[in-house]
Amino acid sequence: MTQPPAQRQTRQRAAVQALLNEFVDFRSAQQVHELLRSRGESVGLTTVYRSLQALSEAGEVDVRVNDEGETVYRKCSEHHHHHLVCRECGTTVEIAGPTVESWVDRVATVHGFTSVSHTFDIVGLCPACS
Amino acid sequence: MTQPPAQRQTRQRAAVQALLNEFVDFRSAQQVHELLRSRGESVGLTTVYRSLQALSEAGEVDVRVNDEGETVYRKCSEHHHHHLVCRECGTTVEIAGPTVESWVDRVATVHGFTSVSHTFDIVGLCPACS
DNA sequence: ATAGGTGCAAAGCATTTGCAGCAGC
DNA sequence: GCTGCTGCAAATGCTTTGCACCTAT
Repeated sequence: MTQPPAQRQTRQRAAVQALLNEFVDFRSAQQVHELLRSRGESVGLTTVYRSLQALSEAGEVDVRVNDEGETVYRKCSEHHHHHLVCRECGTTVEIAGPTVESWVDRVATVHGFTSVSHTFDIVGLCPACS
Repeated sequence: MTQPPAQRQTRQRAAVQALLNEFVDFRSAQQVHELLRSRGESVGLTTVYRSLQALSEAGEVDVRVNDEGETVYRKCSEHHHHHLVCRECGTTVEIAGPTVESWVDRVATVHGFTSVSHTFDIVGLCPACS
């Protein structure tokens, strides 16, 4: 019983993780890959997928599936807010909602759930597109 | 200017719509197809996809993308509730949240957004899996 | 009769997997 | 040096599209 298998630290892994830290919102594996390439880091798409998967299993990032069916990742952050998105032009408004967070906690507690996380999105038509 | 193009009523379309009315929760196109077949209705998978798309554009059904990346549909219902899902065993608890609905309306109004809809999911560990 | 609907087969995408070579430790 | 990591190419799975035939109106 030596040390548990542990993860090996590699350039690619570090690059993916570092990139995620630059954003507060969700990014798809393909976007991450694209961004890394565009800044000279040579990382295979497969590796990006695997790194993101590893990170999510380690609880380092949150995972979601967006409307296009893409899996998107975001580094876990305490200060997490939500978005109001225009279905027509894509305009996004950041909204703060202490209400939601506390409501989530309350509901989860009532049902005995632990380590909960949530996703919450509102889509509609913005003033300009109405 | 006669009647607008209008939709043609067909057996397949009706079957898909009828099936959706039997469920209150989300079903994938493939599930709908499978179910229709299993009860003798002969409908092509392509048609199921197209019917569901048409229904969603007509605002008759809600659309979502689940964790597996499948697009799922549900007939619009006034009484729309949310779920608390166990990340481990998949146990699902239905939760009613007038709080959320009203909060959504308020936020949307403040920003001038109209015809808004929202998705809201909470995942965590249920008592049994903690 | 005619425009829209249907369904098969093929194409498109995002993601996963097989496998040989590479690199932390 | 051993084991895990990488990345290409091929495979998978859901969804869309091309196209010829069919059918509600």
